[in-house]
Amino acid sequence: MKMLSPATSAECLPAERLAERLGALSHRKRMEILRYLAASDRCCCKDVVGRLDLAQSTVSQHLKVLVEAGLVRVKPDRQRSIYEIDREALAATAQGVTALVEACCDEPQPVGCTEPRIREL
Amino acid sequence: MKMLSPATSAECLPAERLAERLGALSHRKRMEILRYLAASDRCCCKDVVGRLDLAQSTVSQHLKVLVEAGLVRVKPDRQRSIYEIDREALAATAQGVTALVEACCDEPQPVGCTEPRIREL
DNA sequence: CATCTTCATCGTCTATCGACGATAGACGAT
DNA sequence: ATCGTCTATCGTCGATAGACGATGAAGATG
Repeated sequence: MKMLSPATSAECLPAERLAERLGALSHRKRMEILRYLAASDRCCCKDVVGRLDLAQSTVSQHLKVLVEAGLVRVKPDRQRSIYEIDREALAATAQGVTALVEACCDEPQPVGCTEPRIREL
Repeated sequence: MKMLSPATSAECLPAERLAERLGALSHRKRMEILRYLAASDRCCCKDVVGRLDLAQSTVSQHLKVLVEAGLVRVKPDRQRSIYEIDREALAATAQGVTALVEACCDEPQPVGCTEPRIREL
């Protein structure tokens, strides 16, 4: 479904979505899973279980988090589930963080504490 | 292929630390706080409370999370606490995410599911 | 059919988050 | 000294995260 793809997909990342993705990224095991998916390009849950010292159900949960955050795609194949990293989404996330950081760095105006203006995120 | 420049402070961000910072970033209110701190350069807790629809104790907690993550500095001043955004740390965090993403994108080797190698994060 | 494999889901447990109000400490002002 | 302000912390609460084992569904395979 190609609903919308206006140029860079990074800029259409609402703050809420970015927060969700960062939440998905902010876990050591999920980072490892991502790297493994990146190295393997695509693989199934069982493969991931073998690498991490975690129960299968736990890995399944972590994968679900990553999928719901949009960082990983999943496609059923036979009795398996093939997980594939979404590099675009990952790049968009990095871009989102960079944009947030730049927004924070590009506003060095020495505004006092009483300044009543804060830009909506 | 060591393309990394050891001069960047981003590289000395261990995965655990990066995860912590992303966790700190993965909250809508804390994003707003960061942006407000960026716009105000430095301000106190009370100022932040006025902007967000949160209790003072809650804001104090969020600020604590940001400080512990190293994204914000705090300095006591009289009866106040002056909070100041750490742009370097913020930049390092963005760099860390970018590095993670690039690591995931720069490994497009079509390794099969059975490949027994996964690089340590 | 019977069995094995793979996976998602359910239930459970503990720990932590995120919010609040209340409170105490530190300080300035009166 | 007393009051008001600002802040951090405590205690509490419901919700969620993160882990596990058990179970069942869906396909293989025998």
